[in-house]
Amino acid sequence: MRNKRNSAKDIIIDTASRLFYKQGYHSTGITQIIAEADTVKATFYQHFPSKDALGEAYLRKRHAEWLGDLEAYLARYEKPAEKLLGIFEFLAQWLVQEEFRGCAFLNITSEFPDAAHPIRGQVKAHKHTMQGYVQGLVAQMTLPEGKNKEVIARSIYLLAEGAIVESQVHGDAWPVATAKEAVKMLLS
Amino acid sequence: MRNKRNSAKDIIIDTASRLFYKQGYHSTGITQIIAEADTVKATFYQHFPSKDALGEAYLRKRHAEWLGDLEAYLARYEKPAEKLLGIFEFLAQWLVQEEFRGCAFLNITSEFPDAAHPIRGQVKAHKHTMQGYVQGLVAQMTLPEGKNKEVIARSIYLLAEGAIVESQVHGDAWPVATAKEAVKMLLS
Amino acid sequence: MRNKRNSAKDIIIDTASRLFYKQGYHSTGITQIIAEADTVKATFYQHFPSKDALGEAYLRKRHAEWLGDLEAYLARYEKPAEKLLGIFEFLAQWLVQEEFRGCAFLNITSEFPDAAHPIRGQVKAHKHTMQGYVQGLVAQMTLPEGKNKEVIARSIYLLAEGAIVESQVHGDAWPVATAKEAVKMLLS
Amino acid sequence: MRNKRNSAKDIIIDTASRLFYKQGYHSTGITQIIAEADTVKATFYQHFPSKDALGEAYLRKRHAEWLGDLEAYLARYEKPAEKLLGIFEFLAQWLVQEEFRGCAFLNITSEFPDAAHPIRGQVKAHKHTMQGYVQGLVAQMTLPEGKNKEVIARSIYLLAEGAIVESQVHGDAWPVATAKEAVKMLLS
DNA sequence: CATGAATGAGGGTTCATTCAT
DNA sequence: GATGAATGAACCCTCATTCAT
Repeated sequence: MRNKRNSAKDIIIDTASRLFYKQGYHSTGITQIIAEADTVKATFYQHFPSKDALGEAYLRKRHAEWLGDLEAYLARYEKPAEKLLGIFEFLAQWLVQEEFRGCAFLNITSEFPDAAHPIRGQVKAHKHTMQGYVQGLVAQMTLPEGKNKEVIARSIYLLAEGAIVESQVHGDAWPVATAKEAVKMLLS
Repeated sequence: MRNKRNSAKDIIIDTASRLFYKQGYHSTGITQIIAEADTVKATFYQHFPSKDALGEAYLRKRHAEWLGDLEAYLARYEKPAEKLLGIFEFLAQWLVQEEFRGCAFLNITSEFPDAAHPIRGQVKAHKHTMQGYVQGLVAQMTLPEGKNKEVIARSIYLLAEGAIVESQVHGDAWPVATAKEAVKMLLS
Repeated sequence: MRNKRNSAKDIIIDTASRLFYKQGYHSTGITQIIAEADTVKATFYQHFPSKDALGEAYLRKRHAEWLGDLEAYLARYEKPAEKLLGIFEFLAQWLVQEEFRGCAFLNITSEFPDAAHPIRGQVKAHKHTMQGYVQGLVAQMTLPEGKNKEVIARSIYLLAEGAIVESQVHGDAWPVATAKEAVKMLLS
Repeated sequence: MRNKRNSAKDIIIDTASRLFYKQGYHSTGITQIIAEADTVKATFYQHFPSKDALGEAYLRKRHAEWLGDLEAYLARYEKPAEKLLGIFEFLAQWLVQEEFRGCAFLNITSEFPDAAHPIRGQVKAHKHTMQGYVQGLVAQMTLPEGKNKEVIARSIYLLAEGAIVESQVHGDAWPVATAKEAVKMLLS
């Protein structure tokens, strides 16, 4: 008997999250999701009006978890500069995990060409949050004269994003290490 | 009768290139490709053993074209520093084009989770070439003392990659402009 | 709190009546009915053992209403001959109504091939009543010598039925006008 | 091995015709059709873009057959008056057949509420042809003075239509016999 | 060599109904 | 007695690929 915390809906989201990230959105069928979630199609559609709605739930969950993990990791640091560099340490320990497959949000972006699709809206929102997070840290810092804080913050964000996708592409950690070095240069 | 340059095979590749980039790989069916290429299924399978083989041909073509376009653009510059910044000018004029949908290679990466897949190999090769191109330019430059050329080159590459994906995500050109500014900082 | 006249059951029947007539029986799902009736599935199944049972309730209601409307319309006439022709006037004003979709009973007959089904029984009963109504009017008349009252009455009934279905098919009122003319001929 | 005359497409149409007429359109699934036609779904969709397209093919076939059967039956008569009454003899021998389920065109009309649907267009066309056929016969006759040929022809058509549906409803042949009598009255 | 027909597996979605609470 | 969750079967349709001609 399932309790509230292990309701069919939650199990479906968890299963879908794993499979969407691992296999991609379009390559993952409802059939597989419900099979691995040990339920049936009609039950699935009782909780989600469509596959895309499940996709949105997946991104919501992923956003919350990822941001939570990042902030939990950075809690060990106090100074904004440390936290900024800590982001890349966080990325470094993430991408060596066996299941690493790049950024869930960038991956799904590739599968939704229509920029007006709700899924794309969620991606935009997630990335906007990340960018704001970096910007918030930079804002607390004292930078050398002549440095434009907004450009610096955005550059760090771009380096992080580039590091994630290139780690995925090359199957190697060097992009994150390189990005961290670049950030140091930009901040000094 | 079709000549070599307009052979059925070429038309198929051209059609597939357009559709794969516009709609994504899995969202584009063989049926649509052969329909828009004005041919039939069996003719298709005579030229390509599988859809994936067509995918590889697509990437080969895209690689040659993109690199050719880039080099053609940068021909206006002579100094390596100018060429480096020119890369971002090239990106800027690219992403305002109506059909811009991000990087074809990164997009298809999202659709092929298995890093050992031949398609992923082509992506890796393409990105390796791009990275080498940047590195070659940096190698020709005289950088301020203490600057590590390899790190600089890789950072520029990462900024370019990050700029492309973020332009796609946000539907805005700021990432390219920002990346260009960051490159200037890194080089000075 | 709902009173008897607006009980959940009545609302369900009303909603179903509207949808069954408008969309057809099989094309109308329980889901839509309970949604538009602003109730839930279990409540529905408390009042009706099955969808077919609701279908029967729909026909019962429709029968009562239609007959009531007809008799109310014909109340303006006294002589049986006037009433007979009045039937076609009644049909004429009915089929120009926006929601006209033919005879509810004939429509549902098409969706229930099994003549032994209870729904088909209700259709039969309804039509039997209509036929009897016509027969009753003819019985009160004095017809020219040699006219067989039963054949006349049945013919008028067939003309009415044919007029309804053909108005539906052609989306035009001419069948009713023509039928009325035919009735005049048959009666003279 | 199938020859042209027994191609998969023809078998599908034949099977669907039988099932659509017997069970109704919406109650007959593609799955059942292809199963009884001994083929698979993809083959079906190679020949028909949709179920509705098959529905149209069904009506085309039915129209040709029905009209052909009627004309073949009436070939035994020469005079238009005989042919007119012969129509009802044709109906009489039709509706006693075991598989009689009413008029295929009127039945499917009930299942397609949208009068603008192509299927409805085919129904309209079929009925228009039938009406024209009757009108053509009446046109060749010499009617008693004062009889309006158009009204007579249309009335006969309405009687035929009414007779078909009422035979279906009541499961009895009397409507056709009655209609024939009414036609005699109208023509004399 | 070219081609239309055929294929099995799976796509996402909805059906009327029942069950546990 | 009222309700949200669950169910198995079926819905129409498309996938990449192959085969007979």
